[in-house]
Amino acid sequence: MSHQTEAHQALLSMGRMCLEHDPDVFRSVLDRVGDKWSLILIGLLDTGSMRFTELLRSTPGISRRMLTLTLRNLERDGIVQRTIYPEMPPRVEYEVTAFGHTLADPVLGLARWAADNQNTIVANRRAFDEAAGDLGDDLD
Amino acid sequence: MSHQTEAHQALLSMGRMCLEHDPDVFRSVLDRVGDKWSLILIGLLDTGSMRFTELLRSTPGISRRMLTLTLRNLERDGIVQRTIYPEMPPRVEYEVTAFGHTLADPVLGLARWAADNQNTIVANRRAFDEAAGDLGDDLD
DNA sequence: CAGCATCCGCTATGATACTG
DNA sequence: CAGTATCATAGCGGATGCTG
Repeated sequence: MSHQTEAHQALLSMGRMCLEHDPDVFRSVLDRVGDKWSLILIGLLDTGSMRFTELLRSTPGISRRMLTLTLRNLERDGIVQRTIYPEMPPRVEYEVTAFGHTLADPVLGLARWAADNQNTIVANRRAFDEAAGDLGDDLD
Repeated sequence: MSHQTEAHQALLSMGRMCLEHDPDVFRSVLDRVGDKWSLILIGLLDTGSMRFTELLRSTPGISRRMLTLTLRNLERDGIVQRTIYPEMPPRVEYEVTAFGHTLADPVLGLARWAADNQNTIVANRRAFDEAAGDLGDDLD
């Protein structure tokens, strides 16, 4: 138990982290970066500030509603900053805060893992499904 | 703009990763580690193999249904391995695979960030909500 | 013990239309 | 342009009871 890697040692505490810290807060933080759009938006905004419609165009599939909600949640958590320029037509700029930027590294690690391993996962899933099919669908 | 950290540079590509890689696969991978129980179960199982009921007891709030489903998904992705011992009463052991273990580091980073910053997040949220309250509830 | 089947409610997300 | 309001829906997740 004393010669584990540091990463492993730290990971040991992950189960505990999930359980011993305020579980609700912990979950809500994970939910934030785990939801459907936050990760992409953080990645996009980390390259520089962007406007609402710009984000809308840069995020295929997102609706205005979800863009608004996700941005609001990110702002509420202090991860992005929203700046309104009272002009006509109105202009609103979004950017990642310094605090939000500290989230970049961990999020990047996960995103990279996902990108690096998506082929393996697809293969694993196919293998699993075929094995299940062999057992379940004996005929016909 | 030219003296960004490496992490930042790498992060620049995250937006692209999300958009240019197979978006469905990318999302499904993120959904896996982002769902309600996977992270906790991976953390728990990474400390060693465990049985079904053991996991059930160690994961407050989870239902048998969700434990089964989450474990199945994790198994399908090749992240955990399920071993059945045909005894009486039946015994089933779950453990993290080598592949699943590679997920430990990135997941750890995120978990640690969440643990380290949950106080900040709570404070940010409160500040945001109060500010919103000041604006929205002028009177009454 | 280790699951699976069923029912069911809630929340996340989407579509659409309207506003300052 | 940058949202808000409303409605509809799909899937997640919980409760419960049954089975090998």
